[in-house]
Amino acid sequence: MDDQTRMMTGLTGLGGLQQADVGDPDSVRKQQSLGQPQQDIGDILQQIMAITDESLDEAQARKHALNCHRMKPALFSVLCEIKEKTVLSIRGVQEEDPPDPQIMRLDNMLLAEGVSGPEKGGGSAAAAAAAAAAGGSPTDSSIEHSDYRAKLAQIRQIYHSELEKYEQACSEFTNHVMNLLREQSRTRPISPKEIERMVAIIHRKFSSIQMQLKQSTCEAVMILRSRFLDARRKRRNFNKQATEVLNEYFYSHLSNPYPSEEAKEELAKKCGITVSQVSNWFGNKRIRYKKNIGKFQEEANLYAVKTAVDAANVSAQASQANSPATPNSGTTSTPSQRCSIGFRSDDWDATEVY
DNA sequence: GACCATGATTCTAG
DNA sequence: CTAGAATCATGGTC
Repeated sequence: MDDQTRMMTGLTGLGGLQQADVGDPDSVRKQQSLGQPQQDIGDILQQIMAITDESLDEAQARKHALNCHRMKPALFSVLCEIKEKTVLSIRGVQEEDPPDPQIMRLDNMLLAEGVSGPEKGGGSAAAAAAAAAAGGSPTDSSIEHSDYRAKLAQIRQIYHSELEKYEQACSEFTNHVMNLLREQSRTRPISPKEIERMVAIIHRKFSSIQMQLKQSTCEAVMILRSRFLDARRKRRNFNKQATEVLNEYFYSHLSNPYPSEEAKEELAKKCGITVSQVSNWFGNKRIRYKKNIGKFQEEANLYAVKTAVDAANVSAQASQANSPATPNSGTTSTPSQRCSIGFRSDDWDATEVY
């Protein structure tokens, strides 16, 4: 038995109302001449209209009486049906819109940047991608991009907590409205379908708020990213102490200024820079030194003296500590010199200058 | 603003 | 992949 038939069955108390007649003005006119059933409907409507003129108690009593009326369910389903056919069908046309391309774009971006999606993985992948784009090695990225990742994680956290808040608010509001409509459906014609539609409308409204959240999150990520990449592009001179450490190593290993990986790591740690920066520095230094030895002579002498003084101090301390002076202790005891194993180049020919 | 110093990047050769 | 070399881009000084 379909809905229509069931509805009609429920209407048997109304007399000869036929399915095809519902909502048809001609049939209404026909019905009016039929007498009794029409009289019943008229009475009910009269009672409904009269409620507004009565006191609250009377109205409640009247409402209760109406609710208990034997024809109430039938009348109700007719009203629901009519409403369904008219208002809701018109409204429903523009409601079924496809997923918003804008929101899809934002979703994709947030996923790619590691803000949404699986925990951590996306974020570090994005950071690594950014590092690769900026020319950094993956090893260095762990140090260099920790700040970037920390900020990204912060954005991620804010995004998720806000999203959760919105979702909670949305479900709370939806539940509230649903309960309200269910409650009201006892007194006015509201079909489950209509409640469904109302829920969809609420979800759409909330998703537009979510879109704003996604948009501002995307903007924040873009700003962070551009700042991060700009910071990498900008050249900052190393501090004096770092340059001194590097120069000290360079001139004390002038015969073979190719620090091993371990030495580079140690120098990097000492100077507060990355290993690749150490490599860059040595690369630049070697080439520039070779190109213009005369210019660097003074600097070389300066560091030679410095190294000698340091070595003397160390050996003095060593002898004070009762340890027998070892040959070469003056030239091999500084930490940087201890790292001189592992030189690669065998064609460095600038030794004669030093 | 010119000029130099210097860190970073890119290309090439081994 | 690494070092050398050239080059770029920016910082600092005058």
